[in-house]
Amino acid sequence: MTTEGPRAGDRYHHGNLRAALLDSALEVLSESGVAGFSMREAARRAGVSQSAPKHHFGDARGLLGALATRAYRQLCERLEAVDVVGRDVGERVAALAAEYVAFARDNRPLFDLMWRMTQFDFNDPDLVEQKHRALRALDRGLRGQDAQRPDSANPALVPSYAVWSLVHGYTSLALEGAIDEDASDPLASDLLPAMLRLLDVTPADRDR
Amino acid sequence: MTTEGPRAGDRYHHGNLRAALLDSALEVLSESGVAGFSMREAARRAGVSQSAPKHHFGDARGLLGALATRAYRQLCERLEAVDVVGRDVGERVAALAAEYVAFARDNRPLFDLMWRMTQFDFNDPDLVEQKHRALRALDRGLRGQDAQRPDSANPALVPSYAVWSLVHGYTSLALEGAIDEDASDPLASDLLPAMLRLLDVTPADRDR
DNA sequence: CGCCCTATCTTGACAGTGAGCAGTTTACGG
DNA sequence: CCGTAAACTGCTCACTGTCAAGATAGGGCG
Repeated sequence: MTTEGPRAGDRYHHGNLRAALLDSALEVLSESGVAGFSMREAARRAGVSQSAPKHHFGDARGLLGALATRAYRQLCERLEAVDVVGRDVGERVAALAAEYVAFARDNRPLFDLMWRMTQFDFNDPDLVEQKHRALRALDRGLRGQDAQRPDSANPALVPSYAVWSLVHGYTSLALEGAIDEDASDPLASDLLPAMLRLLDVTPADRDR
Repeated sequence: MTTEGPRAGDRYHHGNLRAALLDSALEVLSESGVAGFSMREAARRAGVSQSAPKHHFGDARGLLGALATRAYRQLCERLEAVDVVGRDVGERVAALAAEYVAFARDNRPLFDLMWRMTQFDFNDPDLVEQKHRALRALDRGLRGQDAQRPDSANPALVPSYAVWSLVHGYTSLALEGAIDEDASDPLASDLLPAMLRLLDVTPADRDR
């Protein structure tokens, strides 16, 4: 096996071309956005031929899908890394929302891609799982640390969905320029916390 | 002048190619989505050569931009047509939200396109104006009929932005399948009204 | 009437793309 | 040491957006 290192060199077998392609693809995506993305360009930057990605990802959708899945995983890790203990609901939600927005701002084209995969008829189970995981992370902030796996039929999820929708909608609209509260950096303003304060997110159970 | 009718026939000059192109472009967009959109195909369906659109729209972004602007105008008209008198804040917001979601469901690829134009570096002033108009329609539902033009610096707009973000976020997430409360038709469920009820949208002024 | 001028549309070409296929090279297990 | 499968190349094909140059129609002006 040659998976010991990313020492691509000029060997016929790249070694870990899959990872290298993901990296170069992210590079292309970050520069050109989803619309200007090109699989050939990604392969070019990885130093391989245009049809090398086919073996690993099938087609362009597969590559973008893998990229999106990795992005979801990173988002989840950032959300789960938010310190949640010893703070009340409002603080926890605000912290998670800030992290969500920060991720979107730091990875704008990637963030766009993440919410467009179903449009590409891409329903990878791994990707769906990461989506649920993101919701779980938000839900954990709402319900405390001992939140069990959210059940879709559970009406207690309504606040979680509300927070998610609010934060996601604000992020999308702000990135699109529809909300221009602070033209310099709309995502850094305190509009989002103000909006979250309007939400009655106090859960019915034993919180606080 | 031959602008008297859409009788395209087989004349060299179409007559009102611009409108015909917008229609065929909408058709293509509705069938293939934003990713699969093709300007050539749109021209083909309008019965015109591949580069005829250039004169009217410049490039592909111009065509999609015109399409998006028209869509914003339609959304605004639908929102403004929502009956707002003689109902309390909750009812008004719920009605506007339902209309917003209905528009998204009825014009899914178009709705996607609308919020992607800035990604395409398309900042047409007319389009931006229609965006503001949509916010004004929502704000009118919140503050009553005599709402003046919203001012970005006005803190009273926070509830409007909150409602907009919540509704827009919910719509996006539901269309993407991230919210699977009702797998059959997530947009028709009563999750959104439940979430809106969590929002304290009672304005500070003389409402109710 | 005759001429030109401008807006409009066509034709033809170019570079770039995603995708499929046949072949070539390498790595690895037996 | 060899056979087999994985990994990668090179080619072709249909398609795309964009551009430059030519064709066409209709209105204005002599």
